[in-house]
Amino acid sequence: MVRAPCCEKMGLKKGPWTPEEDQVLINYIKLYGHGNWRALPKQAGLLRCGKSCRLRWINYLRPDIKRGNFTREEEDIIIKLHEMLGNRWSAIAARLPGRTDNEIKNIWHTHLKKRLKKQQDNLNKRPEGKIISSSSSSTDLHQYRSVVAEPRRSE
DNA sequence: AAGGTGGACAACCGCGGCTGA
DNA sequence: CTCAGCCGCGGTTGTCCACCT
Repeated sequence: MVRAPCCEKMGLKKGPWTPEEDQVLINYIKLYGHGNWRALPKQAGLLRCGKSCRLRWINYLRPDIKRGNFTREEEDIIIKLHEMLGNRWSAIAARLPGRTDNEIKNIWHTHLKKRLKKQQDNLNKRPEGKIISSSSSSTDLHQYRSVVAEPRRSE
């Protein structure tokens, strides 16, 4: 299957979004929603490809996005979810309201990976350290499962 | 004070699944 | 049943900024 490149090199813009572009996208989606990402930029008058618009909206402009630092609790949830789901960032994001897969992925690659490594190093240093599964207590697991149990994909 | 380095985050690329014709 | 197009996802890259030497 041969696929046309996303931004068919038709003079479409790439790179960082300007506040003006953001505003155009927000206004358009407020008015008409985002039925068809591919058609959206044309209709909204944006020189971007649909993919780029979608990404910008999902990761940055959506009104329900919780911006700012991750709490320790959120980080723990991410670590546990990652243990179970692996690199299924969107699945993890679905369980953390207001957080995006991109954001979670970034956080993972920047500090959680290091934090985990540190924890495991500490575990390994302990003599007779029983390495169960690098997971935490059963109550934690229980709590976590209740979180995992309800995916919320409805957009 | 200037240059180097690493962290944080936004954005892009390409693949694969899903769906409708 | 097959094919083409769209969407979503995960991996990766680029850029900016803060901190360190």
